[in-house]
Amino acid sequence: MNKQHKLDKILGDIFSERLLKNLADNGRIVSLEEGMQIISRGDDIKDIPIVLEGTAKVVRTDEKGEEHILFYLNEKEACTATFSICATSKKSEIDFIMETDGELLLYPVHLMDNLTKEFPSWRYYVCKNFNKRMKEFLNTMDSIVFMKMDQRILKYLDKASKALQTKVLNITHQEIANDLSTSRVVVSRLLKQLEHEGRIKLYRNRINILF
DNA sequence: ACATTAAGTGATT
DNA sequence: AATCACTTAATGT
Repeated sequence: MNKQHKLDKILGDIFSERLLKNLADNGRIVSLEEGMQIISRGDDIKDIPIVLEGTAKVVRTDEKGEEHILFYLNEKEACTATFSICATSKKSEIDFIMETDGELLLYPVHLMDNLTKEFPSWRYYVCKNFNKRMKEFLNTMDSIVFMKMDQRILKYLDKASKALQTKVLNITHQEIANDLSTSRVVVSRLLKQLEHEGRIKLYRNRINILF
Protein backbone atom coordinates (compact mmCIF):
# COMPACT_ATOMS: atom_id res chain seq x y z
CA MET A 1 0.00 0.00 0.00
CA ASN A 2 1.48 3.37 -0.90
CA LYS A 3 1.77 6.32 1.39
CA GLN A 4 -1.10 8.32 -0.03
CA HIS A 5 -3.48 5.38 0.18
CA LYS A 6 -2.56 4.58 3.70
CA LEU A 7 -3.09 8.13 4.88
CA ASP A 8 -6.39 8.32 3.03
CA LYS A 9 -7.59 5.22 4.70
CA ILE A 10 -6.61 6.17 8.23
CA LEU A 11 -7.01 9.92 8.28
CA GLY A 12 -9.37 10.44 5.34
CA ASP A 13 -12.38 11.15 7.49
CA ILE A 14 -10.80 13.97 9.43
CA PHE A 15 -8.46 15.66 6.95
CA SER A 16 -9.17 17.32 3.63
CA GLU A 17 -7.83 15.99 0.33
CA ARG A 18 -5.23 18.70 -0.04
CA LEU A 19 -4.00 18.26 3.49
CA LEU A 20 -3.60 14.52 3.01
CA LYS A 21 -1.62 15.18 -0.12
CA ASN A 22 0.61 17.59 1.74
CA LEU A 23 1.18 15.08 4.55
CA ALA A 24 1.99 12.34 2.09
CA ASP A 25 4.39 14.54 0.14
CA ASN A 26 6.32 15.92 3.09
CA GLY A 27 5.97 13.32 5.79
CA ARG A 28 7.36 9.86 6.01
CA ILE A 29 5.88 6.68 7.42
CA VAL A 30 7.92 4.51 9.73
CA SER A 31 7.20 1.08 11.19
CA LEU A 32 8.27 0.62 14.76
CA GLU A 33 8.44 -2.14 17.32
CA GLU A 34 7.21 -2.21 20.86
CA GLY A 35 9.50 -0.43 23.26
CA MET A 36 11.27 1.74 20.72
CA GLN A 37 11.88 5.29 21.83
CA ILE A 38 11.22 7.92 19.20
CA ILE A 39 11.89 11.04 21.20
CA SER A 40 13.88 11.55 24.39
CA ARG A 41 13.85 14.45 26.76
CA GLY A 42 16.23 17.11 25.57
CA ASP A 43 16.20 16.01 21.95
CA ASP A 44 15.83 18.53 19.20
CA ILE A 45 12.50 17.87 17.64
CA LYS A 46 12.69 17.65 13.89
CA ASP A 47 9.43 15.81 13.26
CA ILE A 48 6.06 15.64 14.84
CA PRO A 49 4.70 12.13 15.18
CA ILE A 50 1.15 11.13 14.36
CA VAL A 51 0.15 7.60 15.31
CA LEU A 52 -1.18 5.64 12.35
CA GLU A 53 -1.22 2.22 13.91
CA GLY A 54 -0.70 0.82 17.39
CA THR A 55 -0.25 2.75 20.60
CA ALA A 56 2.47 5.06 21.81
CA LYS A 57 3.01 6.49 25.24
CA VAL A 58 4.28 9.86 26.29
CA VAL A 59 6.17 9.77 29.56
CA ARG A 60 8.22 11.96 31.82
CA THR A 61 11.14 10.42 33.61
CA ASP A 62 12.01 11.70 37.06
CA GLU A 63 15.37 12.00 38.81
CA LYS A 64 15.22 8.39 39.92
CA GLY A 65 14.74 7.25 36.37
CA GLU A 66 11.17 6.21 36.95
CA GLU A 67 8.62 6.65 34.22
CA HIS A 68 5.45 8.56 34.73
CA ILE A 69 2.95 8.13 32.00
CA LEU A 70 1.42 11.38 30.87
CA PHE A 71 -0.90 9.83 28.32
CA TYR A 72 -1.28 7.23 25.64
CA LEU A 73 -1.71 7.97 21.97
CA ASN A 74 -3.82 5.69 19.84
CA GLU A 75 -4.45 5.55 16.14
CA LYS A 76 -4.97 8.98 14.54
CA GLU A 77 -3.66 10.83 17.54
CA ALA A 78 -0.70 13.15 17.62
CA CYS A 79 1.45 14.40 20.41
CA THR A 80 0.02 17.81 21.00
CA ALA A 81 2.68 18.50 23.58
CA THR A 82 5.22 18.62 20.80
CA PHE A 83 3.15 21.25 18.99
CA SER A 84 3.28 23.65 21.85
CA ILE A 85 6.97 23.04 22.29
CA CYS A 86 7.76 23.75 18.66
CA ALA A 87 6.21 27.14 19.00
CA THR A 88 8.72 28.10 21.68
CA SER A 89 11.84 25.99 21.92
CA LYS A 90 12.89 23.01 19.88
CA LYS A 91 13.82 20.77 22.77
CA SER A 92 11.58 17.99 23.91
CA GLU A 93 10.30 17.95 27.47
CA ILE A 94 9.10 14.41 27.18
CA ASP A 95 9.95 10.87 26.09
CA PHE A 96 7.94 9.26 23.35
CA ILE A 97 7.91 5.47 23.36
CA MET A 98 6.02 2.82 21.42
CA GLU A 99 3.76 0.81 23.67
CA THR A 100 2.98 -1.68 20.92
CA ASP A 101 4.28 -2.36 17.44
CA GLY A 102 2.92 0.24 15.10
CA GLU A 103 3.39 2.93 12.50
CA LEU A 104 3.94 6.63 12.76
CA LEU A 105 3.74 9.45 10.33
CA LEU A 106 6.63 11.81 10.90
CA TYR A 107 6.06 15.30 9.63
CA PRO A 108 8.82 17.90 9.60
CA VAL A 109 8.38 20.54 12.23
CA HIS A 110 9.47 23.44 10.05
CA LEU A 111 6.53 22.86 7.72
CA MET A 112 3.98 22.80 10.47
CA ASP A 113 3.39 26.53 10.44
CA ASN A 114 2.12 26.25 6.90
CA LEU A 115 -0.33 23.55 7.87
CA THR A 116 -1.75 25.74 10.58
CA LYS A 117 -2.08 28.67 8.19
CA GLU A 118 -3.45 26.80 5.25
CA PHE A 119 -5.68 24.01 6.49
CA PRO A 120 -8.75 24.51 8.62
CA SER A 121 -9.09 20.77 9.15
CA TRP A 122 -5.59 20.74 10.61
CA ARG A 123 -6.38 23.57 12.98
CA TYR A 124 -9.49 21.78 14.10
CA TYR A 125 -7.55 18.56 14.61
CA VAL A 126 -4.90 20.25 16.73
CA CYS A 127 -7.44 22.04 18.85
CA LYS A 128 -9.43 18.93 19.44
CA ASN A 129 -6.35 16.97 20.44
CA PHE A 130 -5.19 19.70 22.72
CA ASN A 131 -8.56 19.93 24.31
CA LYS A 132 -8.70 16.23 25.00
CA ARG A 133 -5.32 16.29 26.69
CA MET A 134 -6.20 19.34 28.70
CA LYS A 135 -9.27 17.62 30.08
CA GLU A 136 -7.20 14.62 31.05
CA PHE A 137 -4.69 16.82 32.79
CA LEU A 138 -7.38 18.52 34.80
CA ASN A 139 -8.71 15.16 35.85
CA THR A 140 -5.39 13.77 36.97
CA MET A 141 -4.64 17.06 38.67
CA ASP A 142 -7.78 16.68 40.74
CA SER A 143 -6.79 13.16 41.71
CA ILE A 144 -3.27 14.02 42.70
CA VAL A 145 -4.08 17.14 44.61
CA PHE A 146 -6.66 15.42 46.73
CA MET A 147 -4.71 12.18 47.07
CA LYS A 148 -7.85 10.14 47.39
CA MET A 149 -6.35 6.91 46.29
CA ASP A 150 -9.46 4.87 46.99
CA GLN A 151 -11.50 7.12 44.73
CA ARG A 152 -8.85 6.94 42.06
CA ILE A 153 -8.92 3.17 42.12
CA LEU A 154 -12.68 3.08 41.88
CA LYS A 155 -12.61 5.43 38.94
CA TYR A 156 -9.87 3.36 37.36
CA LEU A 157 -11.85 0.14 37.67
CA ASP A 158 -14.98 1.78 36.37
CA LYS A 159 -13.18 3.22 33.38
CA ALA A 160 -11.48 -0.06 32.57
CA SER A 161 -14.66 -2.09 32.79
CA LYS A 162 -16.51 0.36 30.56
CA ALA A 163 -13.70 0.48 28.04
CA LEU A 164 -13.41 -3.28 27.84
CA GLN A 165 -17.14 -3.90 28.11
CA THR A 166 -16.76 -6.40 30.91
CA LYS A 167 -17.12 -6.69 34.66
CA VAL A 168 -14.25 -9.13 34.79
CA LEU A 169 -10.87 -7.46 34.63
CA ASN A 170 -7.79 -9.54 34.04
CA ILE A 171 -5.24 -7.37 35.69
CA THR A 172 -2.75 -7.51 38.55
CA HIS A 173 -2.50 -5.16 41.49
CA GLN A 174 0.97 -4.26 40.31
CA GLU A 175 -0.33 -3.08 36.95
CA ILE A 176 -2.92 -0.89 38.59
CA ALA A 177 -0.23 0.50 40.88
CA ASN A 178 1.94 1.37 37.89
CA ASP A 179 -0.88 3.13 36.11
CA LEU A 180 -1.76 5.18 39.17
CA SER A 181 1.88 5.74 40.16
CA THR A 182 1.57 4.18 43.56
CA SER A 183 2.83 1.03 45.22
CA ARG A 184 1.41 -2.42 44.87
CA VAL A 185 0.89 -2.69 48.61
CA VAL A 186 -1.38 0.33 48.68
CA VAL A 187 -3.45 -0.99 45.81
CA SER A 188 -3.79 -4.41 47.45
CA ARG A 189 -4.97 -2.85 50.69
CA LEU A 190 -7.53 -0.60 49.11
CA LEU A 191 -8.81 -3.39 46.90
CA LYS A 192 -9.21 -5.60 49.97
CA GLN A 193 -11.22 -2.84 51.55
CA LEU A 194 -13.44 -2.59 48.48
CA GLU A 195 -13.90 -6.34 48.60
CA HIS A 196 -15.04 -6.15 52.22
CA GLU A 197 -17.50 -3.46 51.22
CA GLY A 198 -18.86 -5.96 48.72
CA ARG A 199 -18.11 -3.81 45.69
CA ILE A 200 -15.61 -6.15 44.05
CA LYS A 201 -14.40 -9.73 44.30
CA LEU A 202 -10.70 -10.53 44.15
CA TYR A 203 -8.87 -13.40 42.54
CA ARG A 204 -5.37 -13.92 41.28
CA ASN A 205 -4.85 -11.83 38.15
CA ARG A 206 -8.54 -11.03 38.14
CA ILE A 207 -11.03 -8.63 39.62
CA ASN A 208 -14.79 -9.01 39.37
CA ILE A 209 -16.67 -5.78 39.51
CA LEU A 210 -19.94 -5.98 41.38
CA PHE A 211 -21.22 -2.48 40.84
C1' DA B 1 8.54 -31.15 44.52
C1' DC B 2 10.42 -26.77 43.63
C1' DA B 3 10.69 -22.05 41.71
C1' DT B 4 8.39 -18.06 40.50
C1' DT B 5 5.11 -14.58 40.77
C1' DA B 6 0.85 -12.40 42.81
C1' DA B 7 -1.33 -11.00 46.80
C1' DG B 8 -1.95 -10.20 52.00
C1' DT B 9 -0.30 -8.07 56.47
C1' DG B 10 1.96 -5.80 60.48
C1' DA B 11 4.99 -2.39 61.73
C1' DT B 12 7.24 1.91 60.84
C1' DT B 13 7.83 6.50 58.91
C1' DA C 1 0.13 6.91 51.64
C1' DA C 2 4.81 4.82 51.12
C1' DT C 3 8.18 1.47 52.35
C1' DC C 4 10.08 -2.68 54.41
C1' DA C 5 10.07 -7.15 55.57
C1' DC C 6 7.86 -11.20 55.70
C1' DT C 7 3.97 -14.63 54.89
C1' DT C 8 0.70 -17.03 52.18
C1' DA C 9 -1.49 -18.49 47.98
C1' DA C 10 -1.62 -19.62 43.10
C1' DT C 11 0.74 -21.23 38.99
C1' DG C 12 4.17 -22.97 36.07
C1' DT C 13 8.04 -26.53 35.16
